[in-house]
Parts: sequence; C-alpha cells; structure tokens
Amino acid sequence: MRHRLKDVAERAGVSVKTVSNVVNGYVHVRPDTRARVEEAIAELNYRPNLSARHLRKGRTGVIALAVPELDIPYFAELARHVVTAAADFGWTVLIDQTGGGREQERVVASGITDHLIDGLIFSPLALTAEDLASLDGTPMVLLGERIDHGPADRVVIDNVGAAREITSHLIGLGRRRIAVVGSQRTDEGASARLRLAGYADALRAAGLDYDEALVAPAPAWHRADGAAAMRGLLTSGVRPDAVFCFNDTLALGALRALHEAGLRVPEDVAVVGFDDIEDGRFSIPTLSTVAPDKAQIARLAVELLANRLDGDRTAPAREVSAPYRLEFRESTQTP
Amino acid sequence: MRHRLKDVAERAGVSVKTVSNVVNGYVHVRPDTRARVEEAIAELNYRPNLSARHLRKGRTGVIALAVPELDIPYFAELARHVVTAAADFGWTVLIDQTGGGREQERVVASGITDHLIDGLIFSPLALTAEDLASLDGTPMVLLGERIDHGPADRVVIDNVGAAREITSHLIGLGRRRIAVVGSQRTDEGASARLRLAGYADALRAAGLDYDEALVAPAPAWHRADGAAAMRGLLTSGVRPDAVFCFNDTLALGALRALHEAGLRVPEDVAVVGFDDIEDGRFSIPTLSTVAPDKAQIARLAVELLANRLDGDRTAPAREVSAPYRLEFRESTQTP
DNA sequence: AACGTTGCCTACAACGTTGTACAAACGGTG
DNA sequence: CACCGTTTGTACAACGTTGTAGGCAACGTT
Repeated sequence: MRHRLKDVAERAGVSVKTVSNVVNGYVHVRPDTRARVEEAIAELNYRPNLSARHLRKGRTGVIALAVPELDIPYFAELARHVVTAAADFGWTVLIDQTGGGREQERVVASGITDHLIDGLIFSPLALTAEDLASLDGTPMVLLGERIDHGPADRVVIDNVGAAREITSHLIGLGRRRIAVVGSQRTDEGASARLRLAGYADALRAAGLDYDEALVAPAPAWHRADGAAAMRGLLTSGVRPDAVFCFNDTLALGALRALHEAGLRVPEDVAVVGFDDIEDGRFSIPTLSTVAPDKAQIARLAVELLANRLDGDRTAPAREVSAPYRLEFRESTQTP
Repeated sequence: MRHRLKDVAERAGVSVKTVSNVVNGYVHVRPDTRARVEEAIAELNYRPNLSARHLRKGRTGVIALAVPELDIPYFAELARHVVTAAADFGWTVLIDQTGGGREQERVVASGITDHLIDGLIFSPLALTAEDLASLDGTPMVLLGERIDHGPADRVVIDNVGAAREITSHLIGLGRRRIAVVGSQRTDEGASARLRLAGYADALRAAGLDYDEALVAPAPAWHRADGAAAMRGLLTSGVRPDAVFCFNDTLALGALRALHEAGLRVPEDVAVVGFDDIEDGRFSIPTLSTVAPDKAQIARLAVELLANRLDGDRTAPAREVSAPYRLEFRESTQTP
C-alpha cells in the first residue's frame, strides 16, 4: 500500500539513488530527470520512511519535551511554545509526561532517550545532577531549574530575583503579614526553595521578620493544594494581609479558599502568583503574577538544542537566562 | 558510545540473534546463556534501537495524539488520560498540536502519519470526511465529533443529548431567556452545531421560543472569546437570565464579563459550561457543567486503536460512545 | 542401532534509506 | 582529435534489528 524509493525509481525509469537525490534536493540532477521523478513521486504519493532514514542518517527530526504534568496550565502553555519554536527548525515534538517523581523522571530521561529522538528538552522537578550524569548520549536541555552544575545546557529564570520583586511589591502596598503558599521541604522542590529564598530576602530588606507560621507547604502545586494550604493558614489563626503563592494554580486555589472564608481580595488579603497562566487573566479577581517569557524560554531551549546537535557535543554546558516581568492585576490593586 | 546487539553478543560469546531472542523474551534459551547475555546487557547498558526495530518489524510502539490546542485545558486533560491509557499497552504517545484549521489538520494527519507512528488518535475541528478518505495507511481513531460517516473508528459523546439535558436543567430552574455562547457558522464547528441542536431541542420541548438574538457566536473557544461574546450579548440589550456556554473556557470568560458588568451569578444569570475542566471546580463561582468521562474516552480510543492494529485493518469502522454526567455547582445553584 | 523429536543456537537475508565509489556521457580546450 | 574536468547517473554496502531456515546435540522411541 505504501510505496518505497524503489517503486518510484521503477516508475520513473531511474535508479533508487537518483530518486533519493531528488527527494533530498541534491543539485546534479538534470531538470527533465528531476521532473520525471517528481511526477512519479506525486503519482504514487510517495513519502519517505523516517525510520529507515533515521537508521541511515542518525537523525529523526523528532525532539522530545518532558514535563511533569500537562494539565498544569503552565506546562501546557510552555509545550505550545516549544512546539511552535521547534517547527522553525523542522522538528516534530514528542511530548511526554513524567509525573514529576524522581524515579519516573529517571525512567523517562533514560528511556525516551533511547533512540527515537534527536534531543530532549526536560523540565525536571526532582531529578538530581547525579541522575543526569548517568545519561550518556542524547543531547538535553533543562528548563527552569538549576540542578546544581549538571552536565546539561539549561534555560533558567531568576527565581530568587522574581520572588524578591513580587514580595517587595506586596510590602510596598503596605502589607506586613505576608504568607507563602507552596513551600516544599523535600529536595524535589528546587523552585520552591529558590522562591522562598527570594521571599525571605525581600522581608529582610524591608526589616520584617520571617515567620514560620506564615509559610504553608503544598505537596503539589494544583488548585486543590492551594485551596487546602490557604484553608490551613486561615484556620491556624494567623491572619495574613497578603499571600505569595509559588504558582498561579496554587493562587487560584487560594482565591477560592479566601472567597469561601468570606475574605475580600485584595481589600483584606492581597494575592500574587507565579507563571502568568491564562486563567489568571480571567479569574475573579484577576491575578497579579510573575510572568516568565514562555515564548522566549521555549525559543532559547530549542536553540540550545540545535546548537548542541549541530556543534560540538562535548563543549561545556551553557546556561542562558530568560526574562520575566511582573503583571499587576486586580488581586493586588484596589479598584 | 551507544552499544548494539553485536557488542553484547561479542561480550557474551553468543550470536547476535541469541541476544535478540533474550531481549524479546524468546523461550528457548538456556538459563545460563540467558544469564550471560543479560549480564552483558547490563554491563554495556544496552538499549535497543527503535528505528531499526521499526524498520524490521513495521511497528514503532509510538502512537500520536493530535489535538487543536494544548493550552485549552480540556485537551490537556484529555492528553494526560491518553498518555496513561496508552502506557498500559506499552505505547509512547507523541502529542501534536494542529492549531485547528482544516489545512493544518490535513498536514498533520497526512504528515505525521508518514512512518514514525503505529497509529493516530485525532481530535479534529475542521477536517472533513473527504480529507480523511485521502489518508490511506495508518490506523486512526477520531475523537469527539462525528465527521459524517468517514472511514475511521470514532469515540463520540452524545453532544445533542448532553446539551439538551443541561439546557433543560436551566429551564427547570425557572430560567426562560437562555442565551448561548459559542455558536459557529462555519463547517468547522461540528460540536457547536450539535450542542446548538440540543439546546434548541430543549427549548422546543419546554415550549420556549428560539431567539436568534440570544445566540452569540465565538470564533474560537478561549476565555477571551467567551468574555467578548458575553459582553456583546449584554450590550446588545438582550437580558438573558441564563447562559449555556459551549465549553468551560468560554464559560469562565463569560463569568468574568458578567462580573465586570456587575451581574451576580447565579442570582441574576445562571451559567453552565461543557467539559468539566479543573478550573471550573475552583472558579468563583464554581461552574456547573457537562462532564464527559475523559478517562473513558481516552481508554476507548486507545482500545479501538489497539484492535485496529492487531486485527483486521479493513474491517468496517466502529463507533463507540463514552458516557457523560451533569455536574451542578454554584453557577446554577443559589446557596 | 537407527530414527525422529525437541531444545538451543547460528548464519543469512531483509526492512528502506543514504554515503561512497565509480562509470558514462558531455562539453570545452590544446 | 585526444585529453581532461564536470555533470549525471548507477551499484553496492551499511545503519541495527528480527524472521527464516537450518545445524547440531541430547534425548526417547522403535
């Protein structure tokens, strides 16, 4: 049913290699030969077999993007941008969910890596530099977090700086009892640690005390976790006048919990998130947040991967930084 | 750097094929030979080359899922379920965004199909039965919509019935001026047409008039479109007491627009959506909606594909139906 | 003792493609 | 007209894997 180079060659009356040359745009093919071959290709609706091509050339034209969870909007939006950026390089993107656990991430990183793909863009939650070191072979670009100094290229954003700035914004509004939602004790929460550090920095700079009671952990960063953490804070008796949630989905959950408790946002409690997902632009109230430039993150990641693929695979790992900006919306601004 | 069967074979002192047999779990291999081979595999960290395997076997172990947009939460959630269901069959899922236009969908359907994948699960917005017919080869399962009677297997939900039920629910609440957000005139909106039909059915059954002025079109089904359509309805002077949005993101946008207009939900206007995305469980107010069983849709799709791959490829196309239920939340219930 | 039968393993070819080496045809030059 | 370089095409091998055919022991059966 499916045709091969050989079929096209027979139909056009040339050798298999000549058809291959036409398909690959090789120059030295007489115009009339080329025309005959192209006609045969069209008639048979020939399409190259990518597996065979890969086997021969060592390239598939497919890269993978591994993220913890697709139904966390931040990763879905990021995935969209990566797909778009990769298209400019002629790549198809295979998207994979890791689930976020260390073991699962190891499996994906080593398993996916196998042979189908040319490279991997990886957004790890729990993977350690040690795990990475054991992954020889496929070029990889890490997203978002610093796994100390592992061997791979990375695109990072300044988590500490961003967290400091958005916390300072809350302080600038006159808020003094600023709670945190989303801290994580485990090693898995690199983002959480960095954002907490930025928060603490900002408090210190403003001469405010760091109060452990205001820091609410969240096992994962879904809406439900945010709502639960916020309820926990409220019932514990602490009365925050602002909340810094470590991502937007946590913040949306927190908004919900505040609403249920009858507290007004931002009048009673100001709320900020992190990620700038689309939901936050339509929530009630709309959500102030740190907006990492996702398109830029995606583009940088794809470019790093392209450089690595075309260039020196043993060159030292590069780290590039993507910009962010703060978005001030209703959740911190009285109308 | 990467090892092949040959390397393992040399190390274990057996033939290449024997190693292949061990890898594939062939029975007739003496235990001690098997042990030797497995040891060599472990030492060299051998991993099979999937391209070569595919070239030889005609199977990749990869299926593709093509959806219009990943940052529409419904599709992200669906993707997650498909990945999970596919894992049970030992498949990796390659996720692709089509963008939703007819031409783009054709490109994806025919292009992706090429050779890397065993099968395709496709959620089309605009593709016609005609387009599909021209895609020979790769088995395909269509999701969600009925492209008349095309040649492919499908998983559908009863859009008309679900729309009728949720509209009837609104009527049962005493609402009489029920608006619609999300209608589409083009051929692209199969869902829109079916849901509109269900809406009209329910009105008719209740003896209510169908009023064109209450039907607001939406070019796409994002939050922004829902907000714009709702604003349009409000400024046009019609005063709906309920709104049926054709999906949840539209509904979230509509909630926003109603909030900005100072209208209370559900007291002044009841709102329902369709899809049951996570956002709707945390929005303010929480959103009543039609909840298709996404896990079931995903499982059925993967099973259909598996049957098609293992069984008769020329058997007539099958159509299976996935269940849904109604979720009543705050947006239709006064506390 | 001769004969299958079974278990275990090997050699070879093939999947569809492209790089390499080379042959044939062509055109221009001395 | 002999020579040479360029253009255009071909044949062959190889990428890493698995299906097929078959060989060789070891065993039980006649």
